[in-house]
Amino acid sequence: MTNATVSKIFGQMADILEILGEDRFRVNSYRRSARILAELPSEADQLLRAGTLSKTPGVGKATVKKIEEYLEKGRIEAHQELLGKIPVSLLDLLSVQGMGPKGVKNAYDQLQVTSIPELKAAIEDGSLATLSGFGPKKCDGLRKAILFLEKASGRMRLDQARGVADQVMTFLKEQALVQRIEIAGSLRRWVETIGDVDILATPQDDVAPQAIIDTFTRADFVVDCLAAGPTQGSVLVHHSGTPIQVDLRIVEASSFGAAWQYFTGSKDHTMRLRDIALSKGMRLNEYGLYRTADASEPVFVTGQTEEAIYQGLGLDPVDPKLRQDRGEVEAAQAHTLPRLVTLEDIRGDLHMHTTASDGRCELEEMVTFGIERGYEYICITDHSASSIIANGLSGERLIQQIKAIRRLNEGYPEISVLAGSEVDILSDGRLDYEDGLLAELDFVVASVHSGMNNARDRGTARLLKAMDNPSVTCIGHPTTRMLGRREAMDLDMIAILRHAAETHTAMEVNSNPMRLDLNDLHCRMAIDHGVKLIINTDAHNEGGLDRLEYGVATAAKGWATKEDVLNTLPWEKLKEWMQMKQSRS
DNA sequence: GCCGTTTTCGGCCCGACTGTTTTCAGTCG
Repeated sequence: MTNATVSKIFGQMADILEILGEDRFRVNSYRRSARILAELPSEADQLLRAGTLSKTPGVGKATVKKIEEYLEKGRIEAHQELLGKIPVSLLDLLSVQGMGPKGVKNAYDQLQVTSIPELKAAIEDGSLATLSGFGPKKCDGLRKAILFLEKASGRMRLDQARGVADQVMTFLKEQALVQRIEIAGSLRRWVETIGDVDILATPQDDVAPQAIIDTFTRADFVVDCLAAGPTQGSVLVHHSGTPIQVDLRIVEASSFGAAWQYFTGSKDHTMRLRDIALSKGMRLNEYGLYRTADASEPVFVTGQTEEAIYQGLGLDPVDPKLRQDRGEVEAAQAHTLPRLVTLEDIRGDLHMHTTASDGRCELEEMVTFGIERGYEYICITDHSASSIIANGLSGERLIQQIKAIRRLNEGYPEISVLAGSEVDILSDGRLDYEDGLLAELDFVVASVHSGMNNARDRGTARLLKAMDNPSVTCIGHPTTRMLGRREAMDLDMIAILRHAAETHTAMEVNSNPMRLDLNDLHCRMAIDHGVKLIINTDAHNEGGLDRLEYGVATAAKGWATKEDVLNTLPWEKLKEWMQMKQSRS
């Protein structure tokens, strides 16, 4: 938890320094430190002791010293000093679109505006309009931006963002104005929650970019147009009652790769590329890679494809899922990028429910769906007895289900149907079935469904104990988080992953877009600890089976290769892996 | 504040759009 706290402090310092008009590069440096801290694979004090923190790119002496200060005293003097200079509520104002550091400072100095409600009041009573830089259109825009903030429910899930993108792209394709149209931004990087949707297109021959922007900003689904220039437009679209920002950018085909790279980001990743370009006497922008050395005018080098941009910089092409400035630029330079796991690598789905518990489909239907998806095996994992709400199976019902699955297999030679269970991890870490019954199963995923507010040590102890059971192959949705609805359990993830490695237990990557649990950072930590992943859908109906790509993308964002994921193995090999744990006990 | 195959000082990504400051600063991505 320390990392998150220190990260927040650095973020605050960046915001305050920016409002105070400090050097913007210093501000950027604090902001980068904040991000790096939030994404660290271990607690900062551990990395500090190991000496790896100071070796992290972007973390210099001054930052390390401040972190040491925090660990020692629980506070950072420079942070306290900054907090004394402006009210902390002022930082909220930066979340209003159109309010930047200069505007915030101006409104505070002139009108003592220190919060969003006060800003709203200053707009309504006309006092804001008396300030230079706050004309009528600006004030109107701010009024709308505050309304947007009040209505918006924050970031949306990946699957929701995709729905919005599909709607817009389908519309634009129907207009026959674009030659090529692609998703960019965080949606293309499979970030677990999306702020706005970015779309990139090239025009058809003889179609002016402006015509496409005009069509886009006047479409039926647009509730408000935020900006509309000759080559790019921003609009608000309503999606299940909440406004979503969609940005469209039009470029020529010769610049498509450069634009796609730029528009995909992340911002930090792209800045690293532009850095490298400068160091090589080149310049990178959304139109292409240019040579600037030995010439008065920049000379176009390349721009049509992303691969050519990366190669022009001496880098291997980087999968969009890795573009987060978490070491992928260095790996691309050293030609050591991983070959990421793909959807095609997955041979079976090991977590799904039927009508026996809380699923919507019968056992045989799920088998048919598995065959249709080309799986070599599926595992039926209905809930266990304690999950009363989910109609969990009593021991007796589970025995009957095992028999039914054994019989069923005779009729489906093309697929192995495995008898499994998603067994509850009880409050003391015991499991919800007798060991003898668990041993009868082909596969067991053990999950927490109650007591999710357990204190850190207790919750962690529950998972550690569950892993000790030789029948448990995998911990299901380990943190139990639900994006936008429920926080992750407070767990000592390092201790859990160490124990997983010791006990030969795998970690699930739950593909439900509301869960994505483990998340990408935890996946990477698991791999670093030598822990195998299993990517499952946890499907409760046919559609649920098709969400596997979200789990695969999450694991890939954690740098997972095929070798890191157990359900890329044929069933016989997977069985051997499971037997290694059972024989050790 | 960070960083170094021209540098331990002097750089630091780069362009679009908006509004209103008649030539550009602020904001955004």
